Amino acid sequence: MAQPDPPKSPYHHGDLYAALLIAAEAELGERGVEAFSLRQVARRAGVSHAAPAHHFRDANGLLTALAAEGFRRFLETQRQKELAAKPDPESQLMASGVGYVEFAMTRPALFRLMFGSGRPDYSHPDLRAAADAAYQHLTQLVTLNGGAELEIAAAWSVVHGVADLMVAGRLRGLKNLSTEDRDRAVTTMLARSQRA
Amino acid sequence: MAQPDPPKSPYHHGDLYAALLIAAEAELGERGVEAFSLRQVARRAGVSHAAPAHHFRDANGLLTALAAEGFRRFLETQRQKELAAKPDPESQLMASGVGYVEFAMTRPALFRLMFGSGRPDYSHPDLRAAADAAYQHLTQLVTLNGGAELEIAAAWSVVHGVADLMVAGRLRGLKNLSTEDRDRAVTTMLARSQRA
DNA sequence: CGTATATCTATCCACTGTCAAGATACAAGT
DNA sequence: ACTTGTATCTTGACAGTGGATAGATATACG
Repeated sequence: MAQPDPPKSPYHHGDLYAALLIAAEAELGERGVEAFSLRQVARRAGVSHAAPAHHFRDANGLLTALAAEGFRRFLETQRQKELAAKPDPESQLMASGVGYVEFAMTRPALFRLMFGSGRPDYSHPDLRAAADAAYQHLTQLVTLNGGAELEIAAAWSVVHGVADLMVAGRLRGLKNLSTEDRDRAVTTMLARSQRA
Repeated sequence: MAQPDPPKSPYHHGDLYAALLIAAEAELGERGVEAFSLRQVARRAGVSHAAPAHHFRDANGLLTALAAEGFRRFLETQRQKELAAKPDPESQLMASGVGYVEFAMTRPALFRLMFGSGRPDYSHPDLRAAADAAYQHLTQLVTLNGGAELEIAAAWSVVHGVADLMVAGRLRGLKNLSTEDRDRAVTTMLARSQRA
């Protein structure tokens, strides 16, 4: 989706690091986290099976880097939604929630990697930082909106619940809706969760 | 946890089917879904690596059966909570939600298998039936409580969100609470999700 | 006593991760 | 321009692991 690079030079791929991350995400989407293999990723990236070792220690290393990248895009998706929304605290929170769900629907494989699998190494500083940033962001929005501990948990839970269930193919009711109706539903549920 | 059977007769284990399910769950808990292997389960059950094939076609077959069993216990946990609660519709729904979370915390590995992994084969009639039953139950409770589509989604989402995030080790805020406080929190969140 | 069923042993094959050794590109320094 | 060095990538081989299958063997049951 993003390599109009120098088309083909056999050696020195140019940016194999990024290419591997892309291939890994695609691989995750098609075969699932459990069937993930370094060699397969290498194959997909059109590179020999030993090449990834130069950029990532092993499979978990790749997945950890990918998860960190995921959290950054995750936050970015939310921030974009917020920019397009009204500036009052409630609207901002709702927008963020909608972004949360949108991210999950757009990149289900990444989402599952980040939240549903034990594979990424969360003691890795880069990943830890990215994940913490996402958490901090949410906390702040809820707080600005007048919420406390319970409201933080509530907001996170509804939104995460919707996202996870939809990715898992449940929640047919919501899945059949148009994007707009779905966003409205998320907004409503999130709003209710914040009312004392 | 439940085989005071004839202690040891080398051949004809007696109820290898059940024993394999137990071993599989333990294995899931210790090594995670991604590292799951039939041979390892057989080892743990004290049986040769080819034995499981007679009871389950393959690894996914075992996991599918285990997931189905999981959904039955899942429903049962909720029903037990409901029995101990007041009979009005709202109390019943809250109790069910508390049961949902309790199940996830008690058997995190099973929970993840059921909701967070693509491995069980949901086209298998037995599993499908068990999963549908759980869904039907929830739907019914919400409906009896005066809710419609949106409230069904909301109830399921909050509760599932809490469960999934706690299993994943997030939601520190809630995790540090006592069981009672946690149940109270779940109840509050669930109640809010149902108020129009 | 004979037959079906459950289990074991023994192989076979595919796949993975890792390592070592060689090839290629690129960047400096001389 | 030539050498030297280093990071990148390739090829090939190895050991471990897992799933599948076939045939032998023990047990249960009629």
